[in-house]
Amino acid sequence: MRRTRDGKGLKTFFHVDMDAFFVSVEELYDPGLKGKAVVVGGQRDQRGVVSAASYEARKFGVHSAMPLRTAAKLCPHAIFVEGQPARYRESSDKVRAVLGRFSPLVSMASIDEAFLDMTGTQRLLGPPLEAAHRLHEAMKAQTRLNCSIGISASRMVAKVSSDQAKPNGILWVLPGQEARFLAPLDVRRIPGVGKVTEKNLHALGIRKVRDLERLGAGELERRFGKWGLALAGKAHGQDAGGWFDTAVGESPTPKSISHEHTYMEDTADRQTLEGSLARLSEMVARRLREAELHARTLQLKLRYSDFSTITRAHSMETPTQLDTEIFHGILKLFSAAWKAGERVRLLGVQASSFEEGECPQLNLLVEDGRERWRQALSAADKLRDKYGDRAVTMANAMKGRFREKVQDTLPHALPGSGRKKEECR
DNA sequence: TCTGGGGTCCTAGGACCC
DNA sequence: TCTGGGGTCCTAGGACCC
Repeated sequence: MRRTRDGKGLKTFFHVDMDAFFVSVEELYDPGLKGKAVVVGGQRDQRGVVSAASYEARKFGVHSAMPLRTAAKLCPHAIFVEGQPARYRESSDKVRAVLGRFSPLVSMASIDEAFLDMTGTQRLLGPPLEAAHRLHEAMKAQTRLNCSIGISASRMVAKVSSDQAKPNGILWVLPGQEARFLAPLDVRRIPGVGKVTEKNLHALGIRKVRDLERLGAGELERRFGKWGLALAGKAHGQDAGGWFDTAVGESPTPKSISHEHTYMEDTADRQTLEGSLARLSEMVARRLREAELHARTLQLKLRYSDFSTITRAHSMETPTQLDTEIFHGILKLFSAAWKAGERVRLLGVQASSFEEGECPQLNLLVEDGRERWRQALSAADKLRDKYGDRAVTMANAMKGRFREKVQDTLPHALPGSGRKKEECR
């Protein structure tokens, strides 16, 4: 660890969190939204939840993750807008660029928040509070967006303090004051404590962070396992476990890639369902190719009308990034799992267990066939970039009833799809 | 209230191997 | 015939985050 001048190895982290990010970006495109109750996520009568709500809408009890229809009841005069991911990504890139001028060690924790390791920037940028003010101003000037900044020697505490600083504020928790800062807060404020854990803690009479002290690390571990132990550390401001373990500045390769779809109305129509699976498989495969990843494990997600949800996974001998192989595997899982006739609310396709490159000992014929498929699909990706996702689609996505014909040209016609274990290992 | 979509991490049981 | 213990992989489910 790099040491500061006091020699204690003390670090300084910023947690920068954009205020009402999606709403603020929408306001850039439509200034008429400013000061109004705005809900981003979809139309008022749609299935779905609130992605972001303006502060005006929050006054009526609207908050993110709330069903859109509930938000509409609480705040009938709110303006509902669809999310526009491309806009948010663009703004997020600008945010990232600003942050990069304040530290070489930046980790985007999500589209609208980041950790900065500010250790050792004092000579250049001044003391933490001064640097934070400069960052705050630069952010406003260059993105026209407000942010809140938490400062601490602990990333976890920096995150909590940026939350306390909202909206549009800066909060510095001095080294050594972490536990005192956290003590009076609700346990729910600690990252990782959600609805369920909060309820469990309440049942034990623990409402504030300071109440965790009473139980002690041993008892917390006994009741909540490994996580309980981490929780005891968090109460004192330690960066224990989870996302706080990786160094700031690293961008790890993803662990999984997935797409899912919830129907406007539940359906038990096999052709519709298989068409969706084909489309989801393509989307996942495309992202795999873009990321130059090959997945060995496929997972199907199936949610029925009553919201009961199952997942079914299968691991393959050879990792893949091909639409056809993914769709084939997913279709098998679906056929085995779906209770035919049961109405389905959601379908999802996930790829995971990524491996570097492909199995090296595939025979040349197989390799050639796969390579040709890969090239063909890359070409399709380019068409989609140009003309949109609808331009190129496996026939299945449109017409499930012609499945048999389509399959003639797909998986089993693909050289090597029936390959044996010995060819590879 | 009637519950999105994209992720990460953890737990737990069973298979399988030594 | 009854039965060890550790390690790893796989699968299913669930909590949590934004």
